[in-house]
This record gives sequence, structure tokens and C-alpha cells, in this order.
Amino acid sequence: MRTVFMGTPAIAAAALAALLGSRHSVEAVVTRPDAVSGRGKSVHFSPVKELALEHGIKVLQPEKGSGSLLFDELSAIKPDIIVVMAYGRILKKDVLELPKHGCINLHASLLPAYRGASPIQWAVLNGEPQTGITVMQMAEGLDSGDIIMTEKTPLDAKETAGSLTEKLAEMAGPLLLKALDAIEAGNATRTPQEEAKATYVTTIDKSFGALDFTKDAAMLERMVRGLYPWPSAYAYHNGKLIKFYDCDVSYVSLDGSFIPGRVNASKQGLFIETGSGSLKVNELQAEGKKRMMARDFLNGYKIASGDMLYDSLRNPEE
RNA sequence: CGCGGGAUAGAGCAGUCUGGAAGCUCGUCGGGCUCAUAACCCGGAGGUCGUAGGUUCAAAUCCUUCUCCCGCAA
Repeated sequence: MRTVFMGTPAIAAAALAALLGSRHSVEAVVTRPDAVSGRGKSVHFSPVKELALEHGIKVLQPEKGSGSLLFDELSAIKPDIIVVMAYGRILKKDVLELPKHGCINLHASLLPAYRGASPIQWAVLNGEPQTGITVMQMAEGLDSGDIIMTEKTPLDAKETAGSLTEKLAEMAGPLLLKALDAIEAGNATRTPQEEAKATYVTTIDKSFGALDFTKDAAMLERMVRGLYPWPSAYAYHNGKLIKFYDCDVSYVSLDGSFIPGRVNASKQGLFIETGSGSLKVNELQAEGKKRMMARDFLNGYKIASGDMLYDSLRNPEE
């Protein structure tokens, strides 16, 4: 079939790679506009654009509000189907209905659960036993289309948003091709979602990473995993940012009580006391420094038992 | 030229302002103590102080060049 692929991040590029390796043609790729990023002010292309350029495929990057322009371009291409994954923009009804087979979307959750922008992170944050990918026929409304196929995967005890994304990325390609085969053969099933069971998740942003140590250690440990590699779970010590990369739930206490945010540094390791239990820190990173093991951190960084960590910068003048 | 931190032994750091013997905490190797240990004691090995140039009697330290790493912001 003649396809057009719409997507932006790495997980979408994985699906695009599978599509490029299939018997289907990719007539064009639609991705979000380039943005300046990184230190300096260099312009970076999205992973989807990078891959498309490598294969010499036409790239469309419509700005916000240029829906009709996009519609005209797509009309000229006349795709049989449009595949969307993590594109980051809402598609108008005219585009949804443009291709013969409409638009299908790959969503990184088991719909109708976890509709919205950050389903992978939230699956880890909530400690879900399993999640997966859903292929649906796109309709107006947020992730509300009829389900064509799903594939499940369990979460590991140490699963991070990053590792889960990789897992789902590997699953996305084969599942997409399977769905396209079924659609082309005309035997794809379309099951409406159970609206009553729908749940929505909000977009993750920087502020989610602030570790509020009054929460319980298990929740904080899930935050460390669910917010990795972005935006990362963090706290402040003496005005410096510290990111936490690998932690375990523990019950070690400095003196028998638990004071949220209090540090316990010893040869046993680095522990942060919380509202319930403590967080044993295995791997972390201080601002301006590289990521390192807690043992190395304790060897050189000035931190001692009794020090306090906070979830935000405190003004020393106050 | 968006803002800022950093490069010193295998690791994490101090020393740089105020030039003048290469240090600390670990790891590692050898020995000792112990029922035992990630504990403790004794001893050893290991570094062209990121690169290139300059100033000086003398540079990790001052000046200049370049490379690389990282946090913020986006």
C-alpha cells in the first residue's frame, strides 16, 4: 500500500523503520518542525526526520495552524493509509478521512487505559504489571478509536520509562506490519473501546521530577524509574541539583526514626529517609558532574549523615 | 556566539585565587588481626596534573589556543 507516516520521537522512528523494510511504500513522512536544542543553539531533526532523510523520503513539517496546507499536500500524495505514532499534533477530521483506509495510530498503552501523551512513563509510575501497544483506527477524540490489534508486555522490577520505550519500540514495527496486512486483506477487526474503562494521563514535564520525600519510598523509587531518562527524578542538596538514577526501597534509618529528606551516608551506602521507609541510592548525578555510583559519590562529594535534601531550591537568605 | 560547572593515580575529589616537594577518600597488590566480615591495623605499586604554545630561576597553579564531558535553558 501507499503510506504516509506521521511521527516524531525515536519510538516512532522504530515503527517507520519497519515500514520502510516492508513491501509497503512510504510516500512521505510528517514530523514536527525542527527546534533548537542542546547546548549552543544547534538545530536538531527529529529521529523520524533523520531516518526519512537517510532513505530519501519527502519530509513535511507543518507549523501549527497550517492544517489545510497539510491536507492539500496529502491529497496530492493520495496515500492508501496514514500511519501515526507519537506525532504530537491533533489531526483534523479531513485528514483522518482522506486515505482509503483512513488513519491508524499506534499508542503505547493497552487502551482504553492510559489515553494521552505520556502513557509509558505513567505505566511505570503506577507500578503496572503490564502494558503494551494498541493499534487503532483513528477517530476524532483523544485516543478513542476502534481497536484493531494489541500486544502486551510485562514490566520488569527495574523497568524504566527508557527501557520500556525500547521494548515497545521493538514491538511496534512487527505489530504495525501485521495490522497493515489485515487491513489490506480486509479482515481487520475493529472493536470499540469501553468508554467506561477509559483513563487519561497528563503530559509529563520537568516539575514531575522533583522528589517529595514525604511520600513513601516505594512511590519515590517508581518515580526514579518512570521519569528516566527524562525529566529524571531530582532533589537539591546545598543548593545543588542531584539526579537519582537507580534506587532501591529500604528501611535503613539513621536513628530509628524517619525524617523525610534526611541523608544517611555510611559504608553501608547512601540512604535518604522518606515518609515511609528510606531510599537506598545506588546511582546518581550531581549538577555539572557525570553519572556515578553512590560509592564514588560518597568518596568525593561533601555530604554527610544528617544533611537534608529538598525538592526545590531554598533561598539561604530566608 | 543562550547561561554555567568540569578535565589531577583504576574511581570520586582537594590543591589553582595568594607560582616554589603530587595530596585525600576508595579501589588494587602484599602482610597482619579475627570464628568471620563490605570491619580493623601495617606496608607497597600506580599520575607526561586534558591538548598545544607563552610568561618565569621555577607552572597543576598565571596568560593564550584547541579538544572532550556535564547541569540549566530550549
